[in-house]
Amino acid sequence: MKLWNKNHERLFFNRCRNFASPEQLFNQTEDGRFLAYWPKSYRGRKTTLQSRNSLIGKFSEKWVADLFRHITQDKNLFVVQQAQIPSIGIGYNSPADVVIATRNKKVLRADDVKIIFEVKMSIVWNWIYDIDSDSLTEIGDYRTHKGKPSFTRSDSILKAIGKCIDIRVSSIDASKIPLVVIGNAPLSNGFCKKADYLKNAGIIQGFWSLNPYPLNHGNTRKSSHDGGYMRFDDISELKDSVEELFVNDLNFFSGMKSPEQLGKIIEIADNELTYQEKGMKFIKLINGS
DNA sequence: ACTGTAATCGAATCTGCTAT
DNA sequence: ATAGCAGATTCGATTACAGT
Repeated sequence: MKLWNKNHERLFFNRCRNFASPEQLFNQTEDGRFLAYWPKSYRGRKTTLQSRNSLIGKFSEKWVADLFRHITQDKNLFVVQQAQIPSIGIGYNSPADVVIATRNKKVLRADDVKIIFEVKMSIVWNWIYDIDSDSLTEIGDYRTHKGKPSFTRSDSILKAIGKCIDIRVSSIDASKIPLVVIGNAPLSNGFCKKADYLKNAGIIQGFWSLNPYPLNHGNTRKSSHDGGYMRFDDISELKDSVEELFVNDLNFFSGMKSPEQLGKIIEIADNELTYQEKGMKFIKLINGS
């Protein structure tokens, strides 16, 4: 098994062609070409393609689930997609993308859950689709087109952070569950320090990119200073990191605060209005300021 | 009182643009 | 470069309503 690469994107489009039209999967240029993204140089008429969003969302989520299933196959653990964990505020209308749990159920108790993954992946390369020959050709990495992939988008990251904060402040039961955000692109410069901060504060255990070679030529960052962001180059690296989290999760907050202190902090942070404000308050309090 | 259909709503998916 | 807004589409659940 391989981590995310061009073949997966090819597979995604080929799969979808069984039931979706080219118009649903690609942007159509004025001169009739079907492109995955608008090239930076394109000056013609444009619309914002929406019909592909949930398709790639589902595809990548399933891909991530299968990947972790493969990693955890020899253990007594299950990978569950769209899991509900009512006790920590993850209900049926906003389930967790992918979790690893000790029971193979859609509805889980907090104790059952070993880790929660928030998946944020999209098409990284640009592709041209030829309708006559039904063939795909890659025409550039994300530097050549307008669409920024997952981890390079600030609001995508902010939303992931928001969801994680929401879980953290929802219940004391959530404090032992590691949260990891999964993507397939490098984390933007500005967020590396924040990712480290979030990791050190114990809120989010990592932003993990499962795309070893996101650029056609040139290097991307392997990890942020404290490992809040990491790029994985093969499956065994990923396996190691997951296992490390499993070993460490027992005393996750132990060195920081007692349950009573933590409860107070959560209560105070929850009084803030927005996710971002809740998050900032939480971070401030947990660091004793 | 029940059934079936339609409209509505909330949340989620990702991409494009713009103000700062 | 970052934050924030707006947008199309989908899914499922809820609500509303009409017709037995």
